[in-house]
Amino acid sequence: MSKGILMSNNNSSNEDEFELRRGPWTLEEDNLLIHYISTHGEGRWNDLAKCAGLKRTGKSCRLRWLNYLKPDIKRGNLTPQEQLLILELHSKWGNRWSKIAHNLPGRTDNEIKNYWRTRVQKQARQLKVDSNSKKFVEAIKNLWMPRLLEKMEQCSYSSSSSIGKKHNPPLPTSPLTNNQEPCTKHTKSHHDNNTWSSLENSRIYSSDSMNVMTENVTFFNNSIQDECYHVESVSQQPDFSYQEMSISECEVAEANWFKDEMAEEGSLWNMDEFWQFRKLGDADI
DNA sequence: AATCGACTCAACCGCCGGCAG
DNA sequence: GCTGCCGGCGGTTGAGTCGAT
Repeated sequence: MSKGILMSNNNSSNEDEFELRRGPWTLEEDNLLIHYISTHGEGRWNDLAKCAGLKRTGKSCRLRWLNYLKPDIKRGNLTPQEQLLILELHSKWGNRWSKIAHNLPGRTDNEIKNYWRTRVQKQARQLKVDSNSKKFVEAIKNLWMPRLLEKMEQCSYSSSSSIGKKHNPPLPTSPLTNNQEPCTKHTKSHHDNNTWSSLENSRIYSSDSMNVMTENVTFFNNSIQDECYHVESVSQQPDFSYQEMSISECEVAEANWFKDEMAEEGSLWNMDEFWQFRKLGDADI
């Protein structure tokens, strides 16, 4: 198998394969790849790389196309619905990023993997639990998912996506980015003035949010494609019952977390959302 | 303005399975 | 059955960016 880093260390340049490029793609390379695939299609990546005149490995071309250049790639922040689906599917399948990605149209396994590592695993670290532990999975189900559901409800009020720009530099957006399904149905307001009170009451949703969950997820599911995972079937499964779940461990974890980590950025919340809460807190509303 | 640390995410790496010869 | 190639997948890295100081 070709390895550019080794080839570049060899005596260079009398053969094309010794000129393989690595690192960030240039606009010119992107254009070459896009143009070639638009006329010849995907596949046979090694041949494609040569024929397109790219000094890249086939693997590199494939990765660039699938993770960045492909027209139906969605850019920008994951929506609450998508986050919810990731959490749900990961609890079912584990680190099967590709499999999970197949159920989030327009999202790549790489993106989901990055989301999990940078957001979800951070929460686990803060709770001082393993991200694969039962305790953390319960924390997700009892705390995080209900919060996402709440956020989905709030989406029905506010179609603008202005929340939380921190750490989310503007990305080049494809048309799909602005084509998210609006999450409607529930119109209950959660515009608490006391945001921390709202935070601490989040656990309440573990008992009464099941219906909300079911309806919202069902609604969301209706908006995705047939080959996608049907979430409502899961919400009907006993093993996904919020009501029956013991939350004592989560309560302990949550209490410790609130005590120790409240002043820090990051929580069982989406980072953007948490930042918004901090801003509100700083404003002493 | 400069520096530093945290964070993001594109890209790479190694491994594995499928397949053709 | 063996070997080599290829594509796909999950894990990891590091450059760039941003906010805090």
